Amino acid sequence: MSTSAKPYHHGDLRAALLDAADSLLDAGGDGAVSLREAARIAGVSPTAAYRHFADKEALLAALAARHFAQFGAALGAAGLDAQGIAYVRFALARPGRFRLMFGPLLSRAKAHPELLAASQAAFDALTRIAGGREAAIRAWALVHGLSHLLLDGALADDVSPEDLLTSPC
Amino acid sequence: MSTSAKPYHHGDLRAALLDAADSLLDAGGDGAVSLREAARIAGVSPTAAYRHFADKEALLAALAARHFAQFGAALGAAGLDAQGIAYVRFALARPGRFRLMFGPLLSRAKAHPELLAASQAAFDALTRIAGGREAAIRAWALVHGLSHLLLDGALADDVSPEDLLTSPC
DNA sequence: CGCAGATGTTGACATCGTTCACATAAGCTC
DNA sequence: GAGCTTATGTGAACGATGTCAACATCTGCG
Repeated sequence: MSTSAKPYHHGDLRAALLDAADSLLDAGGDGAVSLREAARIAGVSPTAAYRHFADKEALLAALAARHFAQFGAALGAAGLDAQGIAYVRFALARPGRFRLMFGPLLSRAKAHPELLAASQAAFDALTRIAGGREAAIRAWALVHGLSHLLLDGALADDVSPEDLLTSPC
Repeated sequence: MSTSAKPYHHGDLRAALLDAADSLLDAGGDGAVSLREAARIAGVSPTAAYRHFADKEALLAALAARHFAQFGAALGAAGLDAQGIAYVRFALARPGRFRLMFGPLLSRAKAHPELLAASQAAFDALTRIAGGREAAIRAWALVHGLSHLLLDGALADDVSPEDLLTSPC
């Protein structure tokens, strides 16, 4: 058998760490991602992560970048109306990812070229599809704000994203 | 003199800790608030905080509640149009507070009656002023989303909240 | 005056991010 | 293939954090 007991080198630790961090993110939300725990899941010593990421922040940035790529692709496939709903649905289905992607880390994207590129690609796609500049930003802000408010439980439970987004503005 | 060297009891530690946490929040943003550091600033031992707050989360909840009260009052005073702009301005001027108040903590408000009451009071005021239910939510989502996007640097720097919010929708 | 409860302190533990020195594997050059 | 270089992983350690348990001190009420 090829995958025998504990080879000294992991094979693709970088991806394994990202996967581990991802599962932690989806399971425990924001602060639940720990470098050490991710390493533990990947079956590797805590410090091994530093061979692949400069920082914990770098790990998170790489993770966010990966999700931005998926996110952009998924949105691009949808029609304009459906897009807004898909946006909100994503936020509600994957709160951890959403908050990571659009949280404080995003404002530090300059320090992480990977994240910068991925996020700007997604943003460009969003604004391009929605037509005029101001209208695009307003539409985006609307779905983004709705996502956050729903996520944080600020709105009553009976509020339906579909109704809010399909009725005239 | 009355305020001589280091009385054993602080006087109003609870308020002092909140003030300290507040300064940390405004200075260093989200994760910069530490129980120990707040205690240090208040000139008190780390564990003293536990006489006034069950948890670090409880401290943050109390802080958020305090800010919700202020926030609601400030918005209530403004006119409807100015309100949206004031909302965004607040977010940009006090990112730490904004993120604390509307962040993941808010979804755990059920565990902190103080926060629950303060946030719902603010939310009620917001929805009441904006008139119809759906329209209110949409308006709120718009300013809220705009706040987040600006805060996270997702929008170009030349985007002006005023323009976005005063032009027709 | 004296006791009870509130308020602070000390010391400790587990966890975390991070660094440094070292070990091991993979791959290239001759 | 032998030997060196580089990439990758390990171990022990440091400082910081949240939190707990046991102890000290003050304040107010009888």
